[in-house]
Amino acid sequence: MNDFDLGDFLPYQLAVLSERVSRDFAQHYRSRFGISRAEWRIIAHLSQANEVSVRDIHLRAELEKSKVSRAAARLEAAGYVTKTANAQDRRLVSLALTDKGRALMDEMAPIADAFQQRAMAQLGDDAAAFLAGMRALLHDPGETRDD
Amino acid sequence: MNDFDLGDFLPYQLAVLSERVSRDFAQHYRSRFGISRAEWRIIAHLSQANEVSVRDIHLRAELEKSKVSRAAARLEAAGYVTKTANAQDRRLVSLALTDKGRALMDEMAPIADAFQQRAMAQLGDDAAAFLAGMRALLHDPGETRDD
DNA sequence: GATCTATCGTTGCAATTGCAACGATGTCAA
DNA sequence: TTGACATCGTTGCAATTGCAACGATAGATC
Repeated sequence: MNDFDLGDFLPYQLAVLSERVSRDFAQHYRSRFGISRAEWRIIAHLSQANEVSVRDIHLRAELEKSKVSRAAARLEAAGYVTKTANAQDRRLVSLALTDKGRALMDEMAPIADAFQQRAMAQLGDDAAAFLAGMRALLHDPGETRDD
Repeated sequence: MNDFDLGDFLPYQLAVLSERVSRDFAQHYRSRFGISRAEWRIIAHLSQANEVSVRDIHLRAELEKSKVSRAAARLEAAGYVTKTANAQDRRLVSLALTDKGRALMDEMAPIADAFQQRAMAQLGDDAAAFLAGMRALLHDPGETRDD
């Protein structure tokens, strides 16, 4: 016998919570806008910065680079994103939102904000500490290998 | 333009954190014990309760029921788990750890505990509030559909 | 400049996945 | 009892995924 307690085990609880939250949120855009989770994540990412490479998203969004590559290809085909060779380093592909992509993001932003509001309400007094904890876990070195 | 901020957006940050944490932790059991994430989750789940159905795990661990079914079949083939028809309701399959399964869990528990310890240390003062927040998000009704 | 090594994004391919059936079982009302 | 309907776990199948190449480019060393 051992004293392991699943109820407090971070990787497990985090995975359950994350999956549930992402699934719930995906209901708001999946069928309505016809984009997948990875595609949403890329669009959201691009809305925050001007020029982003596949690698940037791969590392920051914790998405397989092949997944990013294929999702970006789909988004380009749908007219939401442009892919251009980076002038400084021609190995890099610069991803950027088109006008259509920005319009999509503008339409999704209020939905995301509303969702966020509800989550914050659920957190109540713990909200600030929860976000602080998440940042601590995200930005601390930990033992994450970076490729 | 909109005011959406990805840096605080819960579904996104939670997904990134969860993926990173689960991947890091998986390094400790994946190659060593030859089990997948889903398989680990099922074993951990079974270690906490005597008799569990596929459906129980599907709902509580937020895993597709087909994923649970297949992972359970692999675990049975590997000798870690038994599958028996529930006597009260013969539609249900009761999953339970074998001695070999319990031995495996006893071997993994200290590893999990050590990982948990390190995560708690990273959280520092925010630890209690973070766990409380996680519970709030997990157990509140939210808008989760249950199938 | 030539060579060696590292990095980037894409792609082939096998493995995994999600979803929609399906058969088996249970429930409930007529 | 029967019939209609719901639930459980499995499985077929198409789609997605992860991983390991690969070509192209960059950087470093000589």
